[in-house]
Amino acid sequence: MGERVTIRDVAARAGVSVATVSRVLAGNYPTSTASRAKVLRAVKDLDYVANAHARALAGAGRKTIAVLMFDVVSSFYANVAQGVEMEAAQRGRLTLVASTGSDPARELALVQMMREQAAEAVVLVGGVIEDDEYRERMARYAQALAAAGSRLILCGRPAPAPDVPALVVEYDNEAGAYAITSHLLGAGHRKIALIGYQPGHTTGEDRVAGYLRALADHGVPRDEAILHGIGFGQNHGYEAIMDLLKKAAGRPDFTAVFAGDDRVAAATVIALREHGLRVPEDISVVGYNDDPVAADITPGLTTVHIPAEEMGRTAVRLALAGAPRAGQERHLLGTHIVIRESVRGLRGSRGDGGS
Amino acid sequence: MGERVTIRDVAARAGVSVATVSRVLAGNYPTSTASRAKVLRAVKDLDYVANAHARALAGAGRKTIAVLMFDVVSSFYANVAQGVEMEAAQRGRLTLVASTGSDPARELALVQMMREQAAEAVVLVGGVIEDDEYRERMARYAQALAAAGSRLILCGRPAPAPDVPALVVEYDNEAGAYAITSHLLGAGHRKIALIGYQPGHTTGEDRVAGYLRALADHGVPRDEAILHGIGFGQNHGYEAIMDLLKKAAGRPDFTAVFAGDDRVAAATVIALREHGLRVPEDISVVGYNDDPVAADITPGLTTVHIPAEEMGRTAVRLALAGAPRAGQERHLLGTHIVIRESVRGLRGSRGDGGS
DNA sequence: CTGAAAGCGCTAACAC
DNA sequence: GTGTTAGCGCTTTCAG
Repeated sequence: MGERVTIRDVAARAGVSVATVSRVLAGNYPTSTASRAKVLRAVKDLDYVANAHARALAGAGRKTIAVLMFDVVSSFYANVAQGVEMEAAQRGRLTLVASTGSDPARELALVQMMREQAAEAVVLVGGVIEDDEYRERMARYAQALAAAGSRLILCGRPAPAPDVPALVVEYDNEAGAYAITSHLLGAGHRKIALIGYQPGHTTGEDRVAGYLRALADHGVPRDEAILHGIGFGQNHGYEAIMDLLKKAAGRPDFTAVFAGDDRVAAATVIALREHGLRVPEDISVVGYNDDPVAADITPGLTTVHIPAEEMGRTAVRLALAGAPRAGQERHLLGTHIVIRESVRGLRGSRGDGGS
Repeated sequence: MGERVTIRDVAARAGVSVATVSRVLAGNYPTSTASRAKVLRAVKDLDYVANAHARALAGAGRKTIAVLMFDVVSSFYANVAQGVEMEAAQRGRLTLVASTGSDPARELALVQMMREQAAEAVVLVGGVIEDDEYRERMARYAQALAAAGSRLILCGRPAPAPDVPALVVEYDNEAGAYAITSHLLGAGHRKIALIGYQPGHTTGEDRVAGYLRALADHGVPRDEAILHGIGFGQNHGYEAIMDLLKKAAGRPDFTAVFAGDDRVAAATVIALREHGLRVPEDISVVGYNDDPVAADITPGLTTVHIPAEEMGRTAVRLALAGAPRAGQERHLLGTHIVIRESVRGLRGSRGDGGS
């Protein structure tokens, strides 16, 4: 491991002072063409790269952006991460990623590490169970981060309290659920089972709220709502639908199912099929997220597109923008439904995908 | 934006010297219980966290691991990244990710940035077009990185030259292709179309090689091989199969298709279906990667599982292990086939998923 | 066991 | 324009 070449070596080789080297490299200060050339030449000869740590210590250099999330592979998180990375890269920042597994202890440890790194911003992604403990924890993070000169951005999760120095970027979860439920209602469905959401979890709750609101707006009494929430994930969806079918002794008392997310929906389609029920001929199915799986399965899933990558981009854009204010800002991104083939119109009503 | 609290503040508050504070925090040096207590107390009171940059400059502190790859969302890359992150986290390291979009210029810029960061290891992921330019570029990276005390790990891509200080972690691409082709042959298929690989790209070439070898071993003449490579990706698969079908005027001259990856396979299933061909009854289809889509579609795709996450883990494990040697090491991870329902046995031969 | 002091590599006044 | 120099915050000899 040969000795690292430093700015001093470059200066020596170029026959100038370290200050000059620093200046031509920074490019923010007048330097003569002659010395600039000599320095550049030396840099190339020596294959010199500046030490980011030294630079950071001396109070210059770009900082890094950190993203903390449940995991790295789920399509939602992966897309947010991609958005963060792209926007950060475009602005010359490096991106640090870490997964929390939704363990508060690990999350805290990571926030501390980000303080140590003096990250310019830390982006916390994903729904949570919103309680006082959560709000207090976020407030602590935000304060600590702010004191270290960095900013906290909450992405797809609720804001803690109005006076906490955090930015929040969300997408309209409730509206998406409202829209897709309305789509189903518009196609003539009334008995719509909502399955695969996690009670208490913000994301799930918002989707339930949108579903319920749509039902109400279309005159479906609240007690006709069929709710069966048990958590996201493929297995959950499969089990949920099995439960529902069992309860109905094989003769489902619903004509459509609104799955908590697309993976749940995909599992639902499979479970239904195993029971000899066709989608969408017998039962219509919609999902949420516009996960790649939605386009890959047959029938293509009608679902709600959520702007995951855009959230990531927005998060860093906001973080790097203007002066950090004392209070907080909230940005709500839109969703839209993507119509494919998994919904059938009932009794000649409007709708898609049916005959 | 309050002034950052430094080790000096802690020392003052605890009534000891900065050296003592440093020592108790590092915990690698004897200190009296009394001062340890005072220091810890002050740290808590002040909510102090060390400055990672200063620590790095002074030659201590954990370094970071960097992963550079095409993008962050594709399931293969996401899984490798996840493996890297998990293993790094377990060893107290932070992970830096960046996407290259397979642009050599961007890749180079990122390698330079990683040198600046003094990353402990940089992991380059994904197949490439292997030519002299590539080999030379990797050699340069490896040398530069080694000179800065960090290591280059090539993950899922070929090694440059025997004397280059790089580690390589790969999976047995050729063997996987051999195995799945053999599976098809064992089920009685002889006319197997291989579609959706990118000529010149290592990953694609290896799969073709395994396919060809399996054919040869089963007595299928080379000129009966049906190769139609045009690149990975869903659209490519769709187009490829359309081409093939068109060429055969609707009456396919193959009974099975080996798709370059699972997304291509998924598109193939859809394209086939649009032509009134059922999978696996009329045509069997297999993929590669064991992407989530393989389990989500109907029929479930028989495919080759590749140890993406394990590669990521192995990469950092190796990087952090033993002393960096001059030469290079190569690690080949295994693959295995995952049997689902997309292959049908012909004429009573063995096979799965049929009748 | 603890403190003083010398850097780590770079930037940014401050002189010239 | 360019050189000198004082730090940035921490670790680590080197003395006590």
